[in-house]
Amino acid sequence: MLDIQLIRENSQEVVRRLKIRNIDAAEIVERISELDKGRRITQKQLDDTLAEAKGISARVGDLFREGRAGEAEPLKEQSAELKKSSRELQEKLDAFSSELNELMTQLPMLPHPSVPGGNTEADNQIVSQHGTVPILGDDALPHWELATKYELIDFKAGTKVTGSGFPVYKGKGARLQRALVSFFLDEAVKNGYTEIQPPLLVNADSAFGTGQLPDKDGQMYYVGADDLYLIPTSEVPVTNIFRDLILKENELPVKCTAYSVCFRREAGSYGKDVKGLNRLHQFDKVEIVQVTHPEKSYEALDEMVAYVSSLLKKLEVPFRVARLCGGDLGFASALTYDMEVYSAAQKRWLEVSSVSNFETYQSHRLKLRFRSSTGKNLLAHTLNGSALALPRLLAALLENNQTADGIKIPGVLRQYTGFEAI
RNA sequence: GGAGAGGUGGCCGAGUGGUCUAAGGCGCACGCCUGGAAAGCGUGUAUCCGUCAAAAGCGGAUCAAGGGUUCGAAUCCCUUUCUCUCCGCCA
Repeated sequence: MLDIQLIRENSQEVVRRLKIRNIDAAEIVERISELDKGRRITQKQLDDTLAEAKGISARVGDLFREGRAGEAEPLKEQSAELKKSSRELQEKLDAFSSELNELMTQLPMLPHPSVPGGNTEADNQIVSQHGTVPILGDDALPHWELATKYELIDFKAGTKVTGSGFPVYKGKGARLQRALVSFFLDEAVKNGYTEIQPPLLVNADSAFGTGQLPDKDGQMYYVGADDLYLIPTSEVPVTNIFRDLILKENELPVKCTAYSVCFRREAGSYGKDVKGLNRLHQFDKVEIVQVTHPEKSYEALDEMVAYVSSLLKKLEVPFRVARLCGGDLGFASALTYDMEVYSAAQKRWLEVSSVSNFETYQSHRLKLRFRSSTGKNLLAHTLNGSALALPRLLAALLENNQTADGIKIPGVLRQYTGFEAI
């Protein structure tokens, strides 16, 4: 959620910056300003009315104590009047607040000044590229064929047991998954992140806090019987640990990492995008989350991108970093870097990580604050990134490292897999 | 799932209709005292909204959440929720 103060003071600036997202917010911002004004006027009227009623009650109390109850009658009537008007004012106030709130939740985060304009993935800026793109022979296999050939993944079994997008990993395939998770968690802990095991289902408040609701309602699996959502990423439960907290300034930055299974409905996806491991309904991911001082969040963002890069370098995978354009930027994010690995048999770049700074957008909803050295309670900044999502990375590892004799396992993973090749 | 007991400030805990503007304690901060520290003494110590250029001040809200009764609710009533104890089920 944006800060209402910002709209109050500089609504033009808000409209201008939202244009980078290709959103024309002029009308909605105008309406928000009106509602905000109306709400404040009504609040004042209500407060004054309540104050008067309070005074009368006190006088009634005094009269009763002095045994002059009879004299209280006219005051009681006056109080009834005030009660009536305060009730009306309260309703008016609630109406202002709820519409205001609704409109505020419709506005996405303002893009950071460095965010380029543009509509789609094609407009994202490639910031850097690392490693060498391998040239495979004509007989190179895509990962879904390798997975079948070496009995690493049983897509058909998954379809039978659940449906498409729910693969069954087995043998060395399963072991490789576990190895990657262990490697990522160990690396994160070495880099100062605290390991967390979060719940995999969350309530609506949590889904709202990090911005999944109401914007991405249809993308989450919903468990109606208990009114809970399966998490699309551990960002949701981990960040919500800090909901409604006021941290001490010296507790910042908070750095957490979590492995979790992630569930996404991915409604509307089709074609080559969903082939093999490219897009799944269930997948494994290690996430890193930071809560920082507002002045330190972009430093933290760079650090997180550098950290994720270091993982990909250790795994010897070619990758590139893209700065998302306004049209591709997530609802709650001010600035996002996507990390894409090269999948040599598919000859495609696949997103394996998305590292974002949400500034105060999430913390506003979460009421996540810290007590600053000036004694004021300020909203903290929140950030998160995948470090990393497994399936597409696995696809690249299998494809890029295939040889006539089998598939080589990167050196850093061997202590976790217990084997050097598949 | 069934029965019962509860939810009060950072924490413990008093408070069953009107000076609650929430006692008292612990913790924390600052000051005094001290060679320094502890102890002791003193002062202060929630959040949100509004008003204000801002701060102070002032007004309002908040005793799990929502609704109700009443001139007046932490206190009485209803609903929801969470915690604890016992029973049942169970990895």
